[in-house]
Amino acid sequence: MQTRALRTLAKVAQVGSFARAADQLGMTLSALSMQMKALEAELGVALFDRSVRPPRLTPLGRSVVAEAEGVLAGEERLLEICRPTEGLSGRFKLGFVTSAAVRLLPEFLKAARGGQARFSVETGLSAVIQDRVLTGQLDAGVVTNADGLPEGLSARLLRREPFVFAAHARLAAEGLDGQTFFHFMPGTGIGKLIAGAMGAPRDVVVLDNLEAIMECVAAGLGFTLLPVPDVERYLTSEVVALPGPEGLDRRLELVVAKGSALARREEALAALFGEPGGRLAAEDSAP
Amino acid sequence: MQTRALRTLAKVAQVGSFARAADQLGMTLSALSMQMKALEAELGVALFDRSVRPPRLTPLGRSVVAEAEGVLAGEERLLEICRPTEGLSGRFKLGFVTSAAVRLLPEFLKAARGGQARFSVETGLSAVIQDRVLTGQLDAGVVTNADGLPEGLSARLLRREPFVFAAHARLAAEGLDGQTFFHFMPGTGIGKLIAGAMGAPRDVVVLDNLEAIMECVAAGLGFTLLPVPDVERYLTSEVVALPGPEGLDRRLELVVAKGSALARREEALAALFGEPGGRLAAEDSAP
DNA sequence: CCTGAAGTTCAAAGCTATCGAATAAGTTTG
DNA sequence: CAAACTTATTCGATAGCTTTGAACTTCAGG
Repeated sequence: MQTRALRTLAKVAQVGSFARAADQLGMTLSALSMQMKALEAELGVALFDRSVRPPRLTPLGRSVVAEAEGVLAGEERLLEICRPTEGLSGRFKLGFVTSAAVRLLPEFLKAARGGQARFSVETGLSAVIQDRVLTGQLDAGVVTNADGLPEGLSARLLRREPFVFAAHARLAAEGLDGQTFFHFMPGTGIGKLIAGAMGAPRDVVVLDNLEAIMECVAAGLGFTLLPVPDVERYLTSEVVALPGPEGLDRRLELVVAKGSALARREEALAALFGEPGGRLAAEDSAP
Repeated sequence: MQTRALRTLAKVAQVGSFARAADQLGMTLSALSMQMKALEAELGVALFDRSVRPPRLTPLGRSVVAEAEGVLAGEERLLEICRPTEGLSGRFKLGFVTSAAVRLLPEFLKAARGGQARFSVETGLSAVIQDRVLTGQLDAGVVTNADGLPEGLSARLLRREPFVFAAHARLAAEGLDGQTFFHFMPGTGIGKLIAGAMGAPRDVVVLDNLEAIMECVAAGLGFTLLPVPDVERYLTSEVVALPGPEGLDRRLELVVAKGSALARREEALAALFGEPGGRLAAEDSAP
């Protein structure tokens, strides 16, 4: 079915005559007449009562006009979302590394509320998310950059978060050497950075939950090394933060597939995360 | 815009490949490819990411698919109301003679609630309504048949209502001769029937409101002559009804223009008024 | 690096919509 | 009631699209 015919029908209904409608639509009366005849044939019903000279809509015709206007409104919405726009528009599939989702997702979704674009989100390990972006199952991902970027992805820095040690004040006064080290999953983005900086400490407990680690630290059971915001998030009055290894920080990056539809809009997407960061290319951070 | 292209797009989105979609839609892969290319050109956007082999929908493409499904649903509804059906369907404009509207309209609208058809209603004098049906401004009318039917209309009897005299019990005992006669508007359908039956009574008060007439009658100020249901509607304990002139009754008729789209469905429409009446033709009742 | 599946391109064939002119049908007027 | 007028339909020609089949290109996987 041609929406054009529906538009014509709606116009005829509006102005009440084929001739005037044809005039206003910039077409021949003959063409319009044929179009309406074809529409009636397609629908298999009489839309007009042609026994009078300005043909009149039949009751069924009036119903059809009413429905047609719904269809045309739908088409209008469709065209609307295709109109070139400054911001993003579309339905995006995003991946968030779990640890970032806790803090970034709420503010991201709030910022996204205002725009045209709609987002569906999943969470997982950085490596998994990178892979899904690479294979096109996701449009973009927010990951912890640990191993460098695979070829085919480009990245933009969203947050640079220094690592700090966290320990109970009493333990910190005694010195941390020899204390139990609470290690966030070594296989993950954050975990790899930690493992690289700590070498092979003596007494290690591996946990997969930031909040659980901080609870243990608060109980004076040992110390940990985590990005500043995560330590601050679960900080209690007995726990102190000490500067971490020089130059060690966690980089939260927005990654998209090079050459994807989103690649050109990366900046607009990054804007939804608040404070801007510098742009990175795969080459810059590859080993 | 061709809804066919939207349907194709939706199918592609559903099955995830041009080839399978083409197969299921019974068209060539090439045709489908062209169709999608044309759609993208018409919308001015990239719906697919063609850098991978089964082309993938872009985020914008996903939005377009979502909207397209709305449009297709609208088209489906449109087609639905055109499907041949037993009952009525469409948007009908009806006229009710004012005095009938009071009693028939509620039950009519209740009965219409169940069907496909939708109705808009206006009220007025029988003559005006007949005229508007004749000129096509109304699809059908419910009128009091007094002067016979104009050529070009056909009618179906909905109700036959005998006229009765109504008077205060005291007055009725004294005899009605010489009492004031409350006359419902002589220019209307009911009024003409009354005028014909009563000749030129002595003392006449003309009112345009049935309820007001019955109030005056209840107050013992005189008597009136009205159809049974109207008398009963406003009957009070002091008022009695006496048989009216032999053979005098009001015929409430459903009139439609001959040859109109509705003419063939007259019976279905009449069914919405409850108890059926016999069919009349203009010739039968013309003078 | 080959092979095969999946899309794209191209020219030709087949439709379909539109146009202008002629015709027919309804409306209005004298 | 007929002429004049307006309005819609029909018709043949034409231009523009869509579809098709075949050749060609590109991507994914061994």
